[in-house]
Amino acid sequence: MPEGHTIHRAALDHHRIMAGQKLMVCSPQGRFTEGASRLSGQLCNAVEAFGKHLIYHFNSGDALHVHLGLFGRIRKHKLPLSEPRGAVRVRLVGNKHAIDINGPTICKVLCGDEFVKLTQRLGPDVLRSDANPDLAFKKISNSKTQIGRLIMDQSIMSGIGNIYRSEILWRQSIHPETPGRAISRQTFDRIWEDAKELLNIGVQHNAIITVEGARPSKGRYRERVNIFSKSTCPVCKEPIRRFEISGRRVFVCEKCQPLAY
DNA sequence: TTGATTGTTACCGG
DNA sequence: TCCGGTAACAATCA
Repeated sequence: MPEGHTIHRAALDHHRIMAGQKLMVCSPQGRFTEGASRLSGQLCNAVEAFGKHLIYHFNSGDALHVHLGLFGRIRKHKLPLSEPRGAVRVRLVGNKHAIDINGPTICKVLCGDEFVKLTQRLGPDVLRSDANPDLAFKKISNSKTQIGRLIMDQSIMSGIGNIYRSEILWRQSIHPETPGRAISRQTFDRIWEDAKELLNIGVQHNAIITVEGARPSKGRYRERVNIFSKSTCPVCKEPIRRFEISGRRVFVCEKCQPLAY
């Protein structure tokens, strides 16, 4: 579920419904205890996303840091409250809506200092207007690591997940095993711009759409992606090679994305 | 019931 | 210091 677009969409939505509200924070299963009581009754100033990290800011200077990990989910409910479904770790209650956070990897109250540290260890986020892509290019062009690994490394650039990785590199005809130092500035800019465009489409439609003109409402995501989890290339019809980087699936068309450097 | 999964972190060895 | 591998952890769905 969560790549950068999911979190940015949630941030926009939650900011709209929660900012300026006094939040009641509760942990239905008692599993979220660390600092939670401190947030109850505080005023929510703003909600924002940094890559896949979601931050709720409070007027006290505290922040709630949420990361969904691989399995986490966000559910929004209209009041009156329904019974929490599944493993809800924290529930944020406004005056018209409530937000349930299910199964996050991280769900923690940060003080100002810790929040700054978090933003400092993350690379520039393709979805943020304040992002500086130069920082990402600098690291990539100095690394011999494969580009397929680098663009998903959140400390180098943030927002891209496993599906967008294969899709962006295919769209830009770049082999995932190309070393970072062989990526020109021009090629990097194509990756950055395509990521930005695709993730923005994702925010708009709440779906991963990498096929030109594909409609979000029609069918499942398999029809909206080009090569992720596919067996043949939609352009040249050659078989797609599947391999792994750090235990995550990568898909490449060796004909459309020749390894050349 | 089993297995797969849009992720991160810590730790270790080369 | 950098880089790659491994394990641990998480909840839901097909």
